[in-house]
Amino acid sequence: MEQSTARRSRGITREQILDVALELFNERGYDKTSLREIAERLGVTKAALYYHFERKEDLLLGLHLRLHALGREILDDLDALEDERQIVAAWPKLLDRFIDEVLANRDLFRFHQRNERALHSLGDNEQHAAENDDLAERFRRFLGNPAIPLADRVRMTCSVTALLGGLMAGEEVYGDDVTMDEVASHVRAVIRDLYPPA
Amino acid sequence: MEQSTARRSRGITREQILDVALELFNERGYDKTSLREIAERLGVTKAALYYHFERKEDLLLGLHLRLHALGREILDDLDALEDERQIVAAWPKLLDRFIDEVLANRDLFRFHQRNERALHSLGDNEQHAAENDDLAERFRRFLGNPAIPLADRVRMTCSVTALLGGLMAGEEVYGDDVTMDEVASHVRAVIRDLYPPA
DNA sequence: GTCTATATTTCGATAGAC
DNA sequence: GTCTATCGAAATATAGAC
Repeated sequence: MEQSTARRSRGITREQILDVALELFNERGYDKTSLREIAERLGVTKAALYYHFERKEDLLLGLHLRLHALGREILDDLDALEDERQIVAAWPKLLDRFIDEVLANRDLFRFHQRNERALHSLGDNEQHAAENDDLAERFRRFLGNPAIPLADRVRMTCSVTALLGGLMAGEEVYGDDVTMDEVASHVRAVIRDLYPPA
Repeated sequence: MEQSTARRSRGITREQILDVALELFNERGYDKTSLREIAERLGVTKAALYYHFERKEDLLLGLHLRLHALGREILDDLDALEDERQIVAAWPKLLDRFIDEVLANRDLFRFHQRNERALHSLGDNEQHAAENDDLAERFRRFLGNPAIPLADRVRMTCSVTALLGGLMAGEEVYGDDVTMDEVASHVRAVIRDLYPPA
């Protein structure tokens, strides 16, 4: 696990490229980030990147897959639930797991949040491999289910965005003297108020 | 108040250009939207746009100012409050006003949400006229105030993002048979659970 | 105030040497 | 596996006629 500021050992890996791409996509956005910049930060040339990734879009896809691996389990569990009663009952526990995942992978979730449009346009090209598997897309389909009362669906939407909003605002917002663990415990308290124990 | 699909009366106004820009920025994103597309939808040429806006970035600035006018009043009221006690007491009422504003201007808020990075990079060029006045930026500074307990600040963050998330997911998520008024009333219920009346 | 035409820049992508 | 060099496309922006 070597940091990505100055390369010396010749030979670069896909994962190292994705690490730097994630950094830059979060700093400047996917569209505004050029392959030249990524190559520069890695200390290689543009052409070197093309050995590992055929197209710029494949960087997006690579990062998408990282995120996908994280959220898949939770969403599969969600889809396995049958009726509204089960869903609402399981929701607080699912959110709790989700908080852990977001905490451990804030860069990746920030990337997804800030580049949602770019990610969505992946689906146009790569058959629908992207679109159908996209986490946000699956979640949106779930929220469209008219069998669940609207009040519940709105509340679920709010709880997820509250969670993301509370956690994504990190030290740079709350101040450097707070820890993410503190923030997370407050977020959990907020979630509890939205879904009080019966 | 004329719609923006086919121009005939010669002469085009800044506001009409901004209307179309807002549409396209929301559909395709700021970066991916070219001046050629904006001009085409307006039925004029690229060069015509340059008569009204010197640079593409100025379209961003124009839309930013529209949003700024909306949120300024609320944020001024917020800044006028002295201590934590007053702020927390006033918070539910401020959120209620905010809900009305978001409901009445969803396109504009969606634009801000989906193009936050592009908007933020405005501050680099236009002195800090943009950065210092940016709504999100002012709100972030507010959230950094260590005089307010972290628990309150996290809760305020969550409540705002919950509100935005719940309202921004509109008919296209919840289904075409729901009205935004229904959604809004459920969002207000969520907010009440976060700030129960004493 | 809008047009045609063009200048300028930047980017994604490829070819071929090493 | 990385390099130099370059191509072609597309975008922003400008010049000048009407």
